[in-house]
Amino acid sequence: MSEATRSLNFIEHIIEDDLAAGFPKGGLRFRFPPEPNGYLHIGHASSICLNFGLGLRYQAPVNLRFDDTNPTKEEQEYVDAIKADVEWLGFRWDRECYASDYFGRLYQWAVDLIRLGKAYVDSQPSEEIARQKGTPTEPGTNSPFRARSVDENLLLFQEMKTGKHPEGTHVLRAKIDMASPNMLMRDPVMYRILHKAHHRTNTDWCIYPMYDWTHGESDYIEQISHSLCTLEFKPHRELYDWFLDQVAEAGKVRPKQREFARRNLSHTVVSKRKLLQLVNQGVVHGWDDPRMPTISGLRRRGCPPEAIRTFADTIGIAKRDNVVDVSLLEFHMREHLNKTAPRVMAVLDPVKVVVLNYPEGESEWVEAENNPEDPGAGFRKVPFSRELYIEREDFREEANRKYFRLKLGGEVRLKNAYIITAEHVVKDARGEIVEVHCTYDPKSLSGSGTEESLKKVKGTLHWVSVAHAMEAEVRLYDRLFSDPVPDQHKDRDFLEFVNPDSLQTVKAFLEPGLSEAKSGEQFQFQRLGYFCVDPDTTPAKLVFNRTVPLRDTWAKVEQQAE
RNA sequence: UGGCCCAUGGUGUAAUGGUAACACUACUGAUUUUGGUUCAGUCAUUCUAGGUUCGAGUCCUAGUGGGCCAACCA
Repeated sequence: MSEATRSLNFIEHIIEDDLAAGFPKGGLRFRFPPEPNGYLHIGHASSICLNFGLGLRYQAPVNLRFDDTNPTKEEQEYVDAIKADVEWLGFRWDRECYASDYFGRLYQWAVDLIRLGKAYVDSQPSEEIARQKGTPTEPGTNSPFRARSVDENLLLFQEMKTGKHPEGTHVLRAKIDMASPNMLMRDPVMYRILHKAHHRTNTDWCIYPMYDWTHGESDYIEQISHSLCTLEFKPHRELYDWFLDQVAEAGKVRPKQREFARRNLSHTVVSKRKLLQLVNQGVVHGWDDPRMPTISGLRRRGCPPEAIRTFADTIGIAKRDNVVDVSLLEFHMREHLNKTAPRVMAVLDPVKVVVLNYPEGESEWVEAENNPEDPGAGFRKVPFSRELYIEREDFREEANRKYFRLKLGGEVRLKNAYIITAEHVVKDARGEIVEVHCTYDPKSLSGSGTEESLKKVKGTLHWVSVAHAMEAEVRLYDRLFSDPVPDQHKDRDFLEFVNPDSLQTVKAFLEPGLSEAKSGEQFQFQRLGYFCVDPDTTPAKLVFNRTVPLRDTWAKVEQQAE
């Protein structure tokens, strides 16, 4: 879709309206404001794509700002992981900012508010303050400390800052309206005492500002024009604006908070608590397990960052509740990988084929196209010999005409090689097929141009030469949950919906050229799916992850037959 | 019981008050040395009821359904 014809989402409409009303285009500035208290997931990716996408669209800078106001939860490790994830997604931030860089400015403004009688120190326990807050349907009541004198407030606040008081003894509150229908306007807490070292400011501060007091002012300091957040922050907007009213000066950009609905992906969970549960209970092997919806999990799975970006683009942004089907993400993975991943042959569940009339002990190297979707990808050589592996499900002793694959007395094309005919099978004591004996037509070599090579054969199979094949561990991943909305069921725990077959590990046989594959490299295993080399790979052992299978219309035909 | 937000195919998103569009999924068919890709096609009385208007998915009212709000979290 071209930029010129693409329709606008509601955020872009707001920006266009602002521009039309005279806001200078050069004043546009956005930000992505993660709290460094955990790993980024697909939901964050959507927000990242929104903000950075706007930056690209309007040629405006986008800041990466860490909302680090709570030292009890935040760590440098997460800062580093978040930066790596944003970069991996392919975005460049203008400035790397930290809310903690503004602690001094925020403190000064707070002192100003106290002087103006718009903030006071409350010395009640949190339970008492909560009780006085009222409920959504009942107004709150004023704190007995609400009328404290400016001088006493100033002194107490100063003492809170320098660590004279233990945690929980005092807080600084904005003096707004305890009867407001908006609970957030009932004298919200601006600062609490925390005797904790901060990952950046260390022990400089004994008081830390709350989100509402920090976020809007940080936007203002950075001169963010449009501050986008999820819908649950809608009620915060009134407070955001109130705080801005206290500090904003004429002539400067006044940030605007706007809310959009978070994007929900089907067949997964995204809450930190639930993700942690999956890790701790061993349902998955870690935060970067390829089944996890974390950015690091998606990366390890082999999901291309381009796929996440085009995915985010197509799902758009709006204000209603939504559950985006994971199949749309899979579509974007395939779409990108189809154009970029070299094709290769691998057999995951082998049965041996013996080509009876092919000379014993001999082999030849046949030519194979690396990617029919990319003429520049070139060709490679693949070894062919008398004994081959094909997929067990590609052979049946008998089958109807809808089955295009190999059956007794039937012909099939071996991709890039010869046409073979199945003559008979060899079974073991249990009746399991161990070998399929075939004959081949020596004149039917692919690409040789002979009449035999041009023969139309319904089925084409991938294969691998037994003598040349290399073994690898292949991890076949499927959806982690069998239910589209595992955590949306009342009375059912989300863990009940864990798919027991989300990981299947098999020993596979690959064409020998794959021996040099490096961690992260991606391939299409022909007729099977897209796979990438897992970082668990060692010189002695190759490990692949299945990113996503190919679309499989045959599987559907079979399913319907049942 | 209060306040605020939302409602368009199975899913997600569009549509200056003027022919309901795009993508995915599903299903048909064509092409194909990947049952992949590609191509063509099929799938909606815009939650309900009133109102304003020549004309309403869009504006107004009410109802229905869903979501959010009572951390010294963000």
